[in-house]
Amino acid sequence: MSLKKTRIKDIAALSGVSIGTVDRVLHKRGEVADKTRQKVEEILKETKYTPNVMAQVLKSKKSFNLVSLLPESTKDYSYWEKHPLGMARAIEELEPFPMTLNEITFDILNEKDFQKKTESVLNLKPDGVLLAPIFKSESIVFCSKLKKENIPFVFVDGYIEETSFLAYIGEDMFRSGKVAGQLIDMVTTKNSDILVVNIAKNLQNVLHLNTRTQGFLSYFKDSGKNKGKKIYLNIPDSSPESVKIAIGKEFQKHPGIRSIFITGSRSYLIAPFLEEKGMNSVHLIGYDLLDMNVKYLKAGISRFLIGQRPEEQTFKGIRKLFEYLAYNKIPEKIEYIPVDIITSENVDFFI
Amino acid sequence: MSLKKTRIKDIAALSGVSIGTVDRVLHKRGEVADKTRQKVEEILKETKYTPNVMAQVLKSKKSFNLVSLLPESTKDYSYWEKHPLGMARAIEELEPFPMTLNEITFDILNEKDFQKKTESVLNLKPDGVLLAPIFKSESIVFCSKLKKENIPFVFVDGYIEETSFLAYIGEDMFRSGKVAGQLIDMVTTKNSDILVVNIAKNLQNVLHLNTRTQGFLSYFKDSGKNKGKKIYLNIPDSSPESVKIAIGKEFQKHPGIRSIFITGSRSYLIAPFLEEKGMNSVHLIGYDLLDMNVKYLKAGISRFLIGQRPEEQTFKGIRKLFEYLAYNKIPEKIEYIPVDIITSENVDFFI
DNA sequence: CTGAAAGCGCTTACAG
DNA sequence: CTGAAAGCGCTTACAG
Repeated sequence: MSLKKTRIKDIAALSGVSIGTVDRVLHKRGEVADKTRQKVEEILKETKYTPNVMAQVLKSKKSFNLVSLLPESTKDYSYWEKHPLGMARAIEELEPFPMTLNEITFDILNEKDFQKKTESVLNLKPDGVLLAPIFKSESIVFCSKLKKENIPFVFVDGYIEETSFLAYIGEDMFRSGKVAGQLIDMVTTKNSDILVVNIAKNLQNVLHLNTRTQGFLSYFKDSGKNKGKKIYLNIPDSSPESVKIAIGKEFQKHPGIRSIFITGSRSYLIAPFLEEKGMNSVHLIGYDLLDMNVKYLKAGISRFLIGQRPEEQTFKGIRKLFEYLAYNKIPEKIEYIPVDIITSENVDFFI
Repeated sequence: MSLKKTRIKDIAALSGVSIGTVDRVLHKRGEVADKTRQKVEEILKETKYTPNVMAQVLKSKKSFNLVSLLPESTKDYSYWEKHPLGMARAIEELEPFPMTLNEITFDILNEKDFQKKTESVLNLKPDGVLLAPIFKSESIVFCSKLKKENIPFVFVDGYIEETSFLAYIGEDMFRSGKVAGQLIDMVTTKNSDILVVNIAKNLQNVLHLNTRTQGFLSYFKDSGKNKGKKIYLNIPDSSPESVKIAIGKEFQKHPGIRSIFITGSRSYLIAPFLEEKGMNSVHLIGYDLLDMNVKYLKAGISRFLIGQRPEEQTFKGIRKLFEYLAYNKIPEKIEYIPVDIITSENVDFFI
């Protein structure tokens, strides 16, 4: 069927040199006469030589040491609990290749802790890093250090344009907001009010919430049929009580509200309000398949969740680092994960 | 970090035998004294020995020869055009392992051709087969031959319970019908009529259309709010004109129709009718991201498409065959692909 | 600047 | 029944 692969030995014979010399040319480790080098390179090109990866790995026993730096998954931030699974799956799938992964986590509310942990990462002298750049300025400092050390790094869950990242795998935030807009537009009647909720201490600092909001609004601007009022609510304190109170106030002020878009993963804080008041006809849509969110989705309290496949993000991140290190393969710089539309009927496929 | 892997050499030293003997025990090729065997097996267990895959592949140079047998993609059946891409991706990803894939296609309308092609497959003496069992009785015959030859096979796009398949990767048809039901229920008003369309010459023979219909109806039986009439239409002739005429007749008989569920991938035959008549408020939902379907989705003529990731089906099928052959890994027998809900706003992520 | 040799962990064919 | 040796394709250290 396929032609037998040419080996270094063949190249050597064709060029009239020894395999050692071929290897020196291949790996550009010098000490080869110009004329010899040219001859070998010519043969290499003609034969389209590619190395036998099996033999390379077997011989070199070089093991890639990767490090991930992601927020710790906590009760309040359980979005992060899926990320390690994707990394584990990537390592397992690449099992024949010697590779280690050190998972370092930081407190998502604590810049100082992040900073400290970046030092731990550097101390491990990794061959590649997977990173969620939650804190922008601290991340920039860290990335420039990585660059100086020539360590490639991949972003998940967000990216910082000004850095020299190898790849980003994650959501198209603007687009996902548009999808949310379209879904609400489809299920509501023509002119009902829409409540847009952000839960964040420091809203202006949370890029993905803002970008999703913009996408959401742009849908109604461009093509929405529902011309109802948009009501904006920012809740700085994420305690269950304060969320309930804040939502309650809005319904008093605007009894015409028929749908709620929450820009983050905390629809589980809003659902109890709707449940208690028996407001079954209000359409709630939010993000991420946290256990509590799924519970309210299945119970019919919230209508849609939008998923962003956290596990797939880290899986692909590790793969890309590996392929870059092992084969020198340059990945697509930005790979958007599909925006998944999830209802009570298809949610089981995604968890 | 991780302990150095034990090698055959280590096992040999610990057991007080030579590496040749260890190998004989490992591969159960006999010619080992019982006592020796027991000793070696004990050490093997203690050390949790696993072979170095790299060295195995390098040495044996054994190449797996896989064959796929899928319908040919034609203008009328372009659903099948994505399947080869998934296989190509799998082969590429497994590139370091020597493997060949022969892609054989058959005429989806011709049992005899299928039968003939099964012979071609067998003649290739494959190590594993990927198969879409479109024709049930012919597939059963073929599968029993594969079984007799000890050739593992994986189904995509449907499976036949009575055969000894290694794995199935594909849709949960009943569940996907339920999802369609839920979507229509969400976007229509309480009591409007729903048209359920099947396009098939021999409807009773087409399992997936029937199963999807059942799932669809079960949604309304269990939890649907829309209590409108369900109107069933089967169109045996799939020419654009006859579809248009058939749909037109139904609307005359039932002017209350506000939504259409087509159980297969030919929503592109129904959309032109709605477009011509300017029936923008009728909700059309169908299957599969064929170019023409996507066109009507983006134009706002159809509301939802349900996707079943054909590329991922074949990708995973090839992977499972490989892992079974290379590592003897027994896969999950039935792996359902997620039911994707696709609108004009998120469709670009899926094509 | 170049070649010959050893060795990565495994499998296979052969000798005893 | 068992062991010693060759070799898969590559890399590395050494001799010249």
